[in-house]
Amino acid sequence: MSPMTRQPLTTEHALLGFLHQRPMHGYEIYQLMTAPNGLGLIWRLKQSHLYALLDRLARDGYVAAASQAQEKGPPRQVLALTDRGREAYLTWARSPVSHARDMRLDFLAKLYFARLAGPAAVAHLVAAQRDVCREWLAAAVRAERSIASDRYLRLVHEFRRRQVAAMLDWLDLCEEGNA
Amino acid sequence: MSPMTRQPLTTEHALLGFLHQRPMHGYEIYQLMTAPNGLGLIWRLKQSHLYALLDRLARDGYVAAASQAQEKGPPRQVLALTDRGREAYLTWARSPVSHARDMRLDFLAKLYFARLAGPAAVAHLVAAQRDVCREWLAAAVRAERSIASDRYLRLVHEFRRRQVAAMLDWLDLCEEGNA
DNA sequence: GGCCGCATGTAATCTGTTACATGATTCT
DNA sequence: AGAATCATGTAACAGATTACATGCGGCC
Repeated sequence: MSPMTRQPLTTEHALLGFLHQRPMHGYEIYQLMTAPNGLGLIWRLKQSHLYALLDRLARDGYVAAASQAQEKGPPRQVLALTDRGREAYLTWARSPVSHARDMRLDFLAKLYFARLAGPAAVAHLVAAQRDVCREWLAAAVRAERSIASDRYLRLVHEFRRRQVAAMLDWLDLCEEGNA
Repeated sequence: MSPMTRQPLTTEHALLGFLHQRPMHGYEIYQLMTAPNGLGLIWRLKQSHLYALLDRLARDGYVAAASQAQEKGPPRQVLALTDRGREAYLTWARSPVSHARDMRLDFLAKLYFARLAGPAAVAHLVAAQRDVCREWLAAAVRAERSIASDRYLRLVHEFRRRQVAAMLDWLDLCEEGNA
């Protein structure tokens, strides 16, 4: 068996998202993350973790590192997406979130990059996510009807239903002023 | 430095919750979890993980194991709460969830056990959680007002605000028919 | 004999978090 | 001289998930 090619996860995909804008070195990504109004407000990422993730992305062939000497200071590792990295990023960036529990981090990250890519990307992403959320909602409603007996389980499904409904309302908001 | 006494986490607290009802062996908890209408519908717990957690709870002095021979089959480890375990459980069970991201698993678990403990416990838990949620809501509103400039960040906070608002509505539901 | 339910565990791996280490430059 | 910023990394650990191992008893 050849080893499965590991798929990047949300945090790593977001790193690919930064590198999709332009090649950067690690610290530059860190600055963008921690800047006010940056993605860092929804994500916390330690420097050490960042470099560890970048290492892994390089090891798995999603980014290529080139050491760049500086006039002042130590050489920096400038990281650029490989074809594989670009493909993985675009696939991630365009597809909706498939698990409701990941909406907060994952979708907000996708939205962040979609907004950089322009209104069409936002519209596409939001539409795709709306479809998925509608499916979640329908599943919750079905589950709620199918039990009817146990009060606790009804509450559980009701919780889910309302959270998803709130997401759907919020998705509408994401598109406003996007035309 | 003496080692910090490790605090159990949500999953472990829920295990303490089962043992608070009566002493049980590991497989009995597993059956309760995986039963239809059981907590297993919101939680997935592999047998191996369950036993590993119970081991740790025993090692840390929250439960005491007593080997019980059976007429048929291998001896079972009957687990009972220690005083320390009971105290840790009650503290957890009565306190509201403090991080919004933990509401789903953590609060639904607390609610599950509160319902076993009676309407008064439910009312107390829901009231405490409502206070916390109101604080989250107020914080989200404050954060939303304080930026006003960046559209993306407003969306982020708006997402949070709506999720918490949906939780508050849902909390009302938890008390209905609880009198 | 073979499969399923009972009952308990070990071990590996993955992801994220944190503490710590290092060394240069720039600012005060 | 000392602090902050730039820039990169190592090492340890905690929690969750999963695969795997084991052995008994009852049922078909």
